[in-house]
Amino acid sequence: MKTTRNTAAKTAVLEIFGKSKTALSHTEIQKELNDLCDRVTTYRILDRLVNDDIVHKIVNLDGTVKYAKCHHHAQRVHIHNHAHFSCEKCLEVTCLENVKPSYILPHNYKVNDINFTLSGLCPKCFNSNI
Amino acid sequence: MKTTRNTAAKTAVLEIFGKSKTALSHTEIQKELNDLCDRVTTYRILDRLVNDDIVHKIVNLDGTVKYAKCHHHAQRVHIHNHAHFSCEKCLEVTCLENVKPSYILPHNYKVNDINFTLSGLCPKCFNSNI
DNA sequence: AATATTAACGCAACAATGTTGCAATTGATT
DNA sequence: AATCAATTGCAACATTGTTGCGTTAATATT
Repeated sequence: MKTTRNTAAKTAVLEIFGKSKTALSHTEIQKELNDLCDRVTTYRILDRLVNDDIVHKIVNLDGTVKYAKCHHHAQRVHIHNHAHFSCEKCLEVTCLENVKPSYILPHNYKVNDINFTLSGLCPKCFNSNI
Repeated sequence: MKTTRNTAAKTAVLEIFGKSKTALSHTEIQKELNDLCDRVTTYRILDRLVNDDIVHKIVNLDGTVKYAKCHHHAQRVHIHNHAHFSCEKCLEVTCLENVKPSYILPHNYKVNDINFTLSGLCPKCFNSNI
């Protein structure tokens, strides 16, 4: 059985996620880490966190990838079916944990994963835009 | 006013889209073109087609980008709110034009674009998997 | 506390994807 | 046919992510 270790870098990454209210890209995390570790290491840490269901990966409409901490540890079936909102102005990506899409699929499709990302103006930018 | 021109490369790209039932990546299109034009040109053609609402861009869960022809020319409000299905086995991405997600959003969010992609097994692979 | 095991790391090198500037080409208009 | 500017090719670059391998260090074992 493969055991997972707590390293300085991993701890630092988790701390960054803890502080952040928005999803973060690899580059943002790397910057925040102030090059505490190599960028390859950061990639590998993120991979592990995703694999361990501690963090989930969000692919934006523009193709950029961000990561956010999971807030549903107790769930059995682990599927990230909540919506994500990507603001075109401030470029922040946030989880909308309570927004879940409902849809009707034709027969014989088996869904394993979902990406539901909305793009537009977040409340902050929406209001400052009036 | 900027006018758009019909070039050999653009015509060829449109022909490829016409023949294909699935969404295509830049690389796939380039291969299909048999290097009729430079890959940069293909990128620019795709950009223009997306801008002219002739083609829409689909970002997959794994971050790969594909393009598909639009089938709703008559619509006024042009938003690609239908689902896309990405098969984990055959790697094909298809439009599910009739599958549209319904969801309830908190106030003060303005949605301009949607990415709703489902990943799993398509009917073809689902059946051959039994 | 010392040692062993191996997960995790750093570094270098590579690969894929996408972008930009600029001179040359070519489609459309007059 | 001449003109205008949209489009192209090419070279160069940027970003993002991956891989191999020798080294380091976290955890378990003695």
